[in-house]
Amino acid sequence: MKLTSKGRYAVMALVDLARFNNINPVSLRDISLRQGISLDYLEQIFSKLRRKEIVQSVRGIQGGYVLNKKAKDIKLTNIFDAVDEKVKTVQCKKESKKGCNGKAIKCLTHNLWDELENHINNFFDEKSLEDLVKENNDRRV
Amino acid sequence: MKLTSKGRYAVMALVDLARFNNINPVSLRDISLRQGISLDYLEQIFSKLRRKEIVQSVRGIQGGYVLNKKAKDIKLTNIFDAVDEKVKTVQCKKESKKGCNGKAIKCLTHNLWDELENHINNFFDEKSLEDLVKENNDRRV
DNA sequence: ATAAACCTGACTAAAATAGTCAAGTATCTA
DNA sequence: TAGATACTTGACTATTTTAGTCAGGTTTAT
Repeated sequence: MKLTSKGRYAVMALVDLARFNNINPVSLRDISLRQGISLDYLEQIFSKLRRKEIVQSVRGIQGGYVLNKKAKDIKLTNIFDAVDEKVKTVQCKKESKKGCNGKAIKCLTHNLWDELENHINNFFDEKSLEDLVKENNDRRV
Repeated sequence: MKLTSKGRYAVMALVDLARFNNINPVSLRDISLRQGISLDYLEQIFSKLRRKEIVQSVRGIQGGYVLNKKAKDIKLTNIFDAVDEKVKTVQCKKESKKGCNGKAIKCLTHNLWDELENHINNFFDEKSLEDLVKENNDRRV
């Protein structure tokens, strides 16, 4: 199972961005400073977020990024998907001798991992960026 | 987040073991053959399971391992814990400049990862080895 | 023009993973 | 009691992943 700091940073950065989104594009430099994430790394992450149309870029001076959808329409699922964080709990070898191919013959615990995957994905499908922003509204930067 | 094949193998092996548990100790060699897991790797895993008193070893010819508790009292939590699979979704640096220490100042998404962790752990706390065995009872080896 | 900010791809040190290998020890059975 | 079976332990390692860095762009507001 993968769920590492790339996904974590993506979510942190987007929450940060969403909080300032109404006013102006937010530069990665600002996010980098506020959240303590390397600028170069953020650029990698936002490149992916842009390709998946979660954010939009504004070039030039005073440029930065803006959300491409309403915060409530951006689910965690979308974010993790964009940065290649996969909630994939089981990886049965395609050509395994034991032939766990997910169809006829499954390994003893195949169903378990399917269930777990669904369980986690449900959580991600329900949580939106808006939810996270709201939770933080009573905080200083 | 860690959830890799060590934990997966541990669960697979224990389900296998639990199915034959009533009769005799089950040798790692048999599990290795049935489940297609390297014997040496299984030994590492069972060494940990034994230390956490999830299984008991029987030495000598016809030896092997037996469960040390009833299958319904072995939860997935226990298994993952034994083999060092940790459901730890966030790792805020202790001495971070941003000071996410989990107390006074939390990073923007700290609560989120806490929630996720609980969500996953609930799943693991509820599932027992017995549940998994039952799901497989209508199957051939 | 130039500086701010986006954009991209290649590279890399460190850590984790998924094992292997070697050298045992204990115990059952013949 | 010999020997085979099977547990026991620790050290080692190739591969992959992670978490970035680095270099060299391009775009655009002022």
